[in-house]
Amino acid sequence: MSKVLEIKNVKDFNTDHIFACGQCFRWEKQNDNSFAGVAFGKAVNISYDANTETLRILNSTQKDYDDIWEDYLDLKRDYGEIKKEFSGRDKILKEAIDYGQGIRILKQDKWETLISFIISQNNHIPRIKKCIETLCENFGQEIAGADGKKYFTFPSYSVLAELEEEDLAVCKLGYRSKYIIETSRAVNADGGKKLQETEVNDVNFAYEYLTSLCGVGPKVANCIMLFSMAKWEAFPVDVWVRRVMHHLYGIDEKDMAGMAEYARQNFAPWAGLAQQYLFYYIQSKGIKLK
DNA sequence: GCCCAGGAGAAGG
DNA sequence: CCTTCTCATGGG
Repeated sequence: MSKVLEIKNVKDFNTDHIFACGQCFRWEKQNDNSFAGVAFGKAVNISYDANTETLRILNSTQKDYDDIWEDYLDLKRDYGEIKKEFSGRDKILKEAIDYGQGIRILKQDKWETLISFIISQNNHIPRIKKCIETLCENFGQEIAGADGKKYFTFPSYSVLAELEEEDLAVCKLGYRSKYIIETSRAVNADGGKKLQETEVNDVNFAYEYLTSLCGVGPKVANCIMLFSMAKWEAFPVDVWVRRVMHHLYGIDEKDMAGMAEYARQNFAPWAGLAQQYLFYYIQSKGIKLK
């Protein structure tokens, strides 16, 4: 009953790199090596065969591919050209690219990305995933996946805006519960209009709006712009990127502005992608540079 | 027990 | 403007 869509001639693609590089939190690797997850209200399994350069999406339709997955997986972009340019410019980046060659920057739902990265602050990735899953199970809608398992959509801002802080206690969000309630109410107040507009406006407009929301600072705002709006000028600086920029690029550990400036000058116009190669490289190797 | 995590807000200087 | 403190939680 579940359809399998096959997309041929897909290059620079690796599901482990894409779904485990810290940009998304709702994809889980299955026994058959596919990744199961939910995005834009659809539960699918995604797998990739490098030998035949074939992408397979289980439980999807051609219409969903056209409407959702092609943009979500950023399949229209030629990463090969960018990687070639980067590798010629920068030896450190070249090594990071060799390690995470199949990374692609997803174009995720703005609202889900906003809340997910509020949850991410001062938190570990496995626990972030658990918090988000619990949030979806409690306040999202149940949908069917390809494997008969239960999946849940990400809860809408109109639903979360109606909650009180104690309703979120089940999610173990700590002090972040307050941020989520306040931000949900702020977004719900104008029906998500401004959040929607951030995508078509420049980085300054998006940054100003996002950081006006409770629980959104410079780092989270940059993650939202990069992972849900394809604003690749964004260069999120977290503790891992700080370590990279300090120990591998020699920038003062506290000089966040200097790190952003270095990225602008040396990684443009794809600073966000460079950041993701570096993050995945340093983080998944477990290198503690400090 | 201690330290840390894809940080941000508040308080104090 | 800057720096430091505090904020829950669970895994290592």
